[in-house]
Amino acid sequence: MTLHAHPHRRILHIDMDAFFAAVEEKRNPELKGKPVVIGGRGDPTKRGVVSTANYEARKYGIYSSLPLRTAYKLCPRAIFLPVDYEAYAAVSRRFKTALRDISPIMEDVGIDEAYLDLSDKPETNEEICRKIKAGIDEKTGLTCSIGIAPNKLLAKIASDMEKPDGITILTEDAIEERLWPMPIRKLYGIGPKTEEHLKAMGIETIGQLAALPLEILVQRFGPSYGHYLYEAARGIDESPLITSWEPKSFSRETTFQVDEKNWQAIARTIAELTREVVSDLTAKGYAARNVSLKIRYSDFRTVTRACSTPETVQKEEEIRRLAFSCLKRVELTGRKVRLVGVRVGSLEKVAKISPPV
DNA sequence: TCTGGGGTCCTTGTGCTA
DNA sequence: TCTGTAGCACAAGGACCC
Repeated sequence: MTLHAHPHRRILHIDMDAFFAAVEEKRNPELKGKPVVIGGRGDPTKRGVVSTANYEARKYGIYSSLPLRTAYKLCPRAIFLPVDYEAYAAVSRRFKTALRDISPIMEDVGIDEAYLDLSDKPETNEEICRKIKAGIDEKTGLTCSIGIAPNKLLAKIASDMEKPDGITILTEDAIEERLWPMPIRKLYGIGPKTEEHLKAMGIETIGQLAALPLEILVQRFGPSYGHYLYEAARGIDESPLITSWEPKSFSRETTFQVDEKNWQAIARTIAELTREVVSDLTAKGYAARNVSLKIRYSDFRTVTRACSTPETVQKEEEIRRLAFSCLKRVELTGRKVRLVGVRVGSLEKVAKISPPV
């Protein structure tokens, strides 16, 4: 892991606008102006959720994570497309090249987001934003939204304030006026559970959260998360940009189209998922000391079983054997299974085996 | 009747050992 | 030797992110 710190930082967050949908519209301009929904295998009668809806589709109340079947009910005439991850990754590499041309201190956040550290740059915010937008347009033809602030937390909130194709500068002296009126859910790290918990305490805005004493937050949420909330509500975030990292796990999981009760079919799927995980593992040059199996029943209850080995494992047969030994420890009789997953963890780097010439 | 997939990090419970 | 406990590792679950 490589870290970067600076006394007075200038951090930029960039978010591509409706990324998957924008890539699809770029390669098929006929989609422009029509509601487009990307998700699953592109079949809204099958299981799957929305990955991205374009702005046209959002008018119908369609948003990310909505079940495809629900999206279809909201807008049957929308165009439903499968997720073409490879195509989006190729465009992602191009826009990140444009960013690295601006500053080498870049943190990759998933496929359509990144942070840049501009602390040592002489150019003004306006100049930098113009350069980035022009570079991304040149390399991809797509638009993005940008936030600039003294830290990652505020930069991310800022990039979300003007969408699409926006630029937002958020300074420390604007925290009270611009951060505090926002709903708590806008804070990075507050999800549905914490939102519910805070609302039950009568807390709806970031400003109300900032009014809570540290002791109350620690008592309710534990020392680690309590401190985090206390500082985040004040716009405080010293976390550095992470410009390089090592993976901690690889996994594959799949949801059956129809809940499965035949254990042979379940075992076959586990074997297939294992093969895919192992192919990732070897391609990236790692061996694992931990294998875990995930089962989700039809009632959505999820269990995991893991086993560790003293020596690292790498071969498909070994990892499959460990996955099956985990399977023996889960209750299957009389139960229907919705999802199975295989994960390897406790990774150690190994020399990559060069393919035979 | 619904609720994906690929990750990270944190908390909690438990068993072992000093 | 008995008992309590601190510290640790590990397993399982859960919250969160994109």
